[in-house]
Amino acid sequence: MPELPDVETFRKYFNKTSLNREIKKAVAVKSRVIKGISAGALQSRLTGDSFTSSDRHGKYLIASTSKNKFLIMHFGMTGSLQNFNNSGEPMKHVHLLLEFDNGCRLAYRDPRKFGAIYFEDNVEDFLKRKKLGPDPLKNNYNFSGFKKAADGKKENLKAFLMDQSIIAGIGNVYSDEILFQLGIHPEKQINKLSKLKLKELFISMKKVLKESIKYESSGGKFPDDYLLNYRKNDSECPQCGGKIKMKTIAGRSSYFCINHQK
DNA sequence: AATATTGTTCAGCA
DNA sequence: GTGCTGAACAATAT
Repeated sequence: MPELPDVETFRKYFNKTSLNREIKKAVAVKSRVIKGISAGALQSRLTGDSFTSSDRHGKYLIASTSKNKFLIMHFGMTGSLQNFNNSGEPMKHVHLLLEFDNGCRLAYRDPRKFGAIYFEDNVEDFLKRKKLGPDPLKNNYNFSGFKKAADGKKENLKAFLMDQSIIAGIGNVYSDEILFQLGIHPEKQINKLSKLKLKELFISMKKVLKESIKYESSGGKFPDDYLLNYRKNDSECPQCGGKIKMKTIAGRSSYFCINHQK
């Protein structure tokens, strides 16, 4: 389930493998994954172009092309990027396959087809259309924006963190992780937090996201005191020895420590 | 072999 | 408008 840190890892991988190379050939497979453009049109728009830079907004990876277009990818629950050299066995579930001038290929794969590929002229318009809030790791995102978004909201913390129109990029796993590291119960109402606690939530959010990107880029090993390693009912909390419980909160399977998350 | 899973969108309800 | 719930989507693992 690619969330912000996972998509950032894809972005780094994309930068390493796919920037500034001519796209010799593009194969797009017709399916619901490719949105707003036909597979054939996407192929011909990409062929001969190249990617000049990449950006990320929440869970969306945005690749700019030399013709000032934007290939925007969302990875749903099972989407991924894969670069490879030899042809070998044909990969399954590929929706977009790009062959570069050095012979390497980049495959966008998504077995469950909940992901999405867009080809856009204007990123601002796209983000607006998708009703995406700010990306929490962008430089211009600060506490006052976070506080303003929380103002007057009565929903629980988990729902708040996962609402893409408030903050873009946090899903089921990382909302649990942020609240676990902070020691607050996911069902606590946002308006019941003191200003101090709200500030701590803001800081914890940024910290967990940033650190997770770091861990992922260095081999995917997370510290033992991360809930991520214990997302199983009745496991032992790595921070206090309490019990980890699963409960459906905000419509998602949520894990939290019944001892230290109040 | 039925069921849970999982992000997003949308529909429905109080 | 807000907050909540559930359905739909697809494919896989159990």
